[in-house]
Amino acid sequence: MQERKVRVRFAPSPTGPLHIGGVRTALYNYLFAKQHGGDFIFRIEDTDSTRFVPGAEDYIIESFRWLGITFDEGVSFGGNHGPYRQSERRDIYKQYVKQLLDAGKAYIAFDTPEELNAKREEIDNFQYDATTRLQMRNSLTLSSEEVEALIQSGHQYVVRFKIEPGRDVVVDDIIRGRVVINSSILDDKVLYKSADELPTYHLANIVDDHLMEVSHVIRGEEWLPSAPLHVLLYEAFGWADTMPRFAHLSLLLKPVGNGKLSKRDGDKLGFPVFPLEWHDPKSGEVSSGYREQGYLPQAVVNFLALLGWNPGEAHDEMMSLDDLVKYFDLSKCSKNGAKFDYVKAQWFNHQYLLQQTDEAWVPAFTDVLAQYGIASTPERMAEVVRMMKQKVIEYQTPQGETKKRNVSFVSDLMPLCRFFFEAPADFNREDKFIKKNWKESTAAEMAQFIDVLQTVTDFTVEGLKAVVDPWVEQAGLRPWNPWRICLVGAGLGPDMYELAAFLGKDETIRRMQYAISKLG
RNA sequence: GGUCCCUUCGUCUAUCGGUUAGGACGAGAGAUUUUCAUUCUCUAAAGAGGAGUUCGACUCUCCUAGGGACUACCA
Repeated sequence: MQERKVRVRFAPSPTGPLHIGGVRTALYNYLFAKQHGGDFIFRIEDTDSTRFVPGAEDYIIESFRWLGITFDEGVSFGGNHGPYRQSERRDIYKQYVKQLLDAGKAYIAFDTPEELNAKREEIDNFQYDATTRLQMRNSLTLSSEEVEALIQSGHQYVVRFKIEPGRDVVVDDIIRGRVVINSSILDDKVLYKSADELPTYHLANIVDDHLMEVSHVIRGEEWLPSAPLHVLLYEAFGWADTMPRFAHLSLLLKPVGNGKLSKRDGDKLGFPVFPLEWHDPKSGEVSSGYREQGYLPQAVVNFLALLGWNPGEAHDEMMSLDDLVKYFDLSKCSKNGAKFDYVKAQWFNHQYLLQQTDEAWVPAFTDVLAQYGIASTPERMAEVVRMMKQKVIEYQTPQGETKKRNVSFVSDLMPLCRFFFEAPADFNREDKFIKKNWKESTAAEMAQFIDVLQTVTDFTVEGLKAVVDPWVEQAGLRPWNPWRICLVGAGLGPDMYELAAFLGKDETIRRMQYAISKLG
């Protein structure tokens, strides 16, 4: 086999938002292309005019832009193997359909969908193939004059691939090895439909991959059963020697229960299955996206790459796109389906979030803050982020229990951060933390504490430490938790000196006096 | 139903005939702590079952069971 330039493609149908499994397929294609110095092509497979959804194409492009996955050619990226939208390649396909017809490798069939359905009802496991095609209305059973007449009179028809039975077709798969399927179980697939003058997936796919000089087809496992058909098509066209190599990826499975991860699972199980939020133009339904949920693209890419592949001992699991290009190995992708582990996705986001500089958090944090009607300066925001980004939040598990975990999203931060900008208004005496830490004598102690704070001239962490630490020691008190109640109103927040320094002397004392008046 | 694919800790996986079966997420325990966390340390946790092949099988073969995909004038 001769050396060929690596050229791979990702070819979605613009029928809706991009499924996260599709994102992974695209990612693997990208990694494979980049590590071989090859090209990555973006093709739109819109041969089913009835399923076209406006906006889907732009959505897909925007998704990859966000994720940092780039294409070398294709729809909206240019290149000289175009056009890259299949609906714009009608004439090309027609010519190849004719080639097959002329060679007797395909035939014209007039059976209507209704007739076929009736046939399927009538006969169990009816299949349009060598055993049945001679009983159907097609160019094999009709004279050429009859065929011509039917076409002239406006009858719709399809072109079917004439599959020779009884042959073992071998698919040499990079991930799965040798897969053999007997051609007898294949049906005479429809390659072209006259109704919209477009080919079906199978024909368009083979013609385009050949014309675009695709060297490797990396796609989901759902295509494995039709891979032999594709091999047969390459042979029928006489392109067997440049047939791309196949790699069929295992599927992404539901995190709980059985079956593959579907578009509906996301919002049902409480996590996004789309990279970006999607607004369905027809139903108006909104599906959540990773970007809008506060995920960093690096985290999504890293997490997805590890679903079905793993660097082994070669590298730890935190990997940038560049790392992935370096270590990814298509042949070592796992053969079995991977359950979608959303908790791990959150962990990755947490890791990448902490890696960011405090400044990088500020714009998003400012947005969240604005929702609460709070404005501040970028410097103050950055300070809050610095103090709070490793703190805890409470969240609901899909099972409905309340658990705690560290901050994994910028948006997690806000509910924890109000006290930086707003004094606590009320104190809930039933709150466990307050109950435990606000005793009879506390008000008096806090009053005494205020006197001490009044003497602090340098109201910084160091300045406070210098005065307060000795007092705490000498008075033998543990004022931290009551103080926290005064300034925060709850058992959360940063180090008390840091918080006091942030609030300033006046605000700190004001809050303490207020708490004393409320809690007594 | 038919065809094909798959099967290592709860989850993602490493191992390419010889290992105390390793790592990560999650779980549990402990240490640290000025709240909640973080961090650190430790622990528990796996070769679906059965036959072979072999000096030796997680690894190769077969059977069984289970899971998955496909079976459209959709991709």
